[in-house]
Amino acid sequence: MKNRVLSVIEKRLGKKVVLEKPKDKKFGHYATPVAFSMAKELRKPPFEIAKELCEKLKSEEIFAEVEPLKGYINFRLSEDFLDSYATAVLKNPERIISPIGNEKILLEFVSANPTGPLHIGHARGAVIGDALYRMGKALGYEIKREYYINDHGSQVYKLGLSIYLAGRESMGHEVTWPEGCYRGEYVYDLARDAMETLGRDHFVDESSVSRLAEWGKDRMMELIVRDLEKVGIYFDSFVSEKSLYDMWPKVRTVLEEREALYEKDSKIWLRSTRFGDEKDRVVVREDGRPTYLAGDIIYHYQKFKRSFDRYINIWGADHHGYIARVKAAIEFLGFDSSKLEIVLAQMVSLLKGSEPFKMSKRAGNYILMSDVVEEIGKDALRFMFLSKKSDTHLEFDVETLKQQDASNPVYYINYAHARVYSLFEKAGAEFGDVIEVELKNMNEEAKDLLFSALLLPEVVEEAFLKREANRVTDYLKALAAQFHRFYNENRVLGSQKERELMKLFATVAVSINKGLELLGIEAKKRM
RNA sequence: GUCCCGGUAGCUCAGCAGGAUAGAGCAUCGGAUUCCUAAUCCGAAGGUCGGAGGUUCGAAUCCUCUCCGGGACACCA
Repeated sequence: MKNRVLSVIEKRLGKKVVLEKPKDKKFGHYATPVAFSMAKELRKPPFEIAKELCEKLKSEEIFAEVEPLKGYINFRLSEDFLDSYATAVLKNPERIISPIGNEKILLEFVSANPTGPLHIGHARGAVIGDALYRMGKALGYEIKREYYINDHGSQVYKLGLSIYLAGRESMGHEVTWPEGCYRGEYVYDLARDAMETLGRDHFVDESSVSRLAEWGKDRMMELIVRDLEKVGIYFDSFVSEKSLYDMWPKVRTVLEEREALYEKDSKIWLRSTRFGDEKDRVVVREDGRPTYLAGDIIYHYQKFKRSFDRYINIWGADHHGYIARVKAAIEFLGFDSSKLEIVLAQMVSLLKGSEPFKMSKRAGNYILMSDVVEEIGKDALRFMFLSKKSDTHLEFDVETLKQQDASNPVYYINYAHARVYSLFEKAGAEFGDVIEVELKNMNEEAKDLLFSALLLPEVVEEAFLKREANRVTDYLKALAAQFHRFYNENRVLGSQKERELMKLFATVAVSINKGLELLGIEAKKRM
């Protein structure tokens, strides 16, 4: 809708224009401050320019009003124009969002280590990634979701060791836990499970730790996948770090050809400083074992070989120092590192009561995503994370999350949606029945509400391009509020404008429904 | 020390490719229901936009400095 309005204005004025939403609705649907920027070159006061421009634009039939005010030009869209959009929305709810994207995107997210269940911090990245996927897909992008499994390094061995020790301990043996072991309860569960499925003979001596590690890792992945499914998150592909190392000789040759590597202190270093990293990084240790970075280099080589137009990685903010070296590696490999975009998901601080507590996966002192889902439901969980920008710290109180009352915006939005459905039910009608109703002589509030309901596509577009799903949650909250107010002030059933208002409401409901769907949240038809 | 994120109402946060009187939710206080769900709505109160300079017609928004909070600075993944 915005693009349409913009093109009409630009065509008429013959110049590029910034179109914005006025801060206050009373100014109109859209506004442009273009007169300010023209003031200098024309050496005339903005309000005079605005006045002249208005005269040029008034004849456009998509506008009901074009008014100059203090240099701004304010536009009010015509009822016919809005109505035509409402009709289109109701005719084809599935295609509200028109495709604008033509890129192929590889979206990598979650990628949590398979050494423990997902905690609330992982959940944030998971939910953000999934929402991006849903929005991008609706906008016509071809997006693949990928999970990178860190199944190679020492942490997997430590998982095996932890299972072994937990088993020994529960058998009554005295054990000493080395630094860095996993001590969460799930380790004891795994040990018990291992005894049953693999046999107690795996707990005699440490020779079976590797076996336990392999087994435990697979178990954890199964659990992680199940947890994600419960929140409605799926992947198109999983890439195992371990499987990548076959390619290391080849990737290493590529790097060597480009003089990306050098040897020092009997280690192999990546010359990442050439592309802006603070220091060069070790990729192969003294004993010949590649570092984690080597794995990531191969992974990104393999990613870029698959020729996507863009790569989006969602990482925890603690990885931000890692960006420079990975981008450097990509450059060395001969690819364009600007195609790689990193979305950082900042830490989540949880409060319980008023006590802050830190999460640590390794210590086993953390909140499980699955527990939170069980308490507040996936929809509330998703909304919580999506309603804040990903790159800022998020703080919330677990106690608040447990409450299922009006303070939960998901309920508020759903309630608006449900009200529309209950109204249609009462009228014995369906959305399809009001498509052809013509909207005429509606009051200003109705037209404004309709306008708001039609904004979804441009909100989603901006949310996706800026990677800020919170624009959609904010929009839905505002739309719901506007609807509730209107609902309170206007009686629908039995009124002269019953059919018109029903069409308006249906459009609002479709917008809410679609908006929630893009966030992975189910719109309720009944509370 | 270097880098990243943040500092806006009592709390949690929007707004920041400069633009109209700085917004929302929660919490607080006061009101609204013979009528489509009051799980709602209306109203009140609440602000030196961390601080100081600068840029200009105009700064919460851009630049510099500075203070405060969180995080990252592995041959761990």
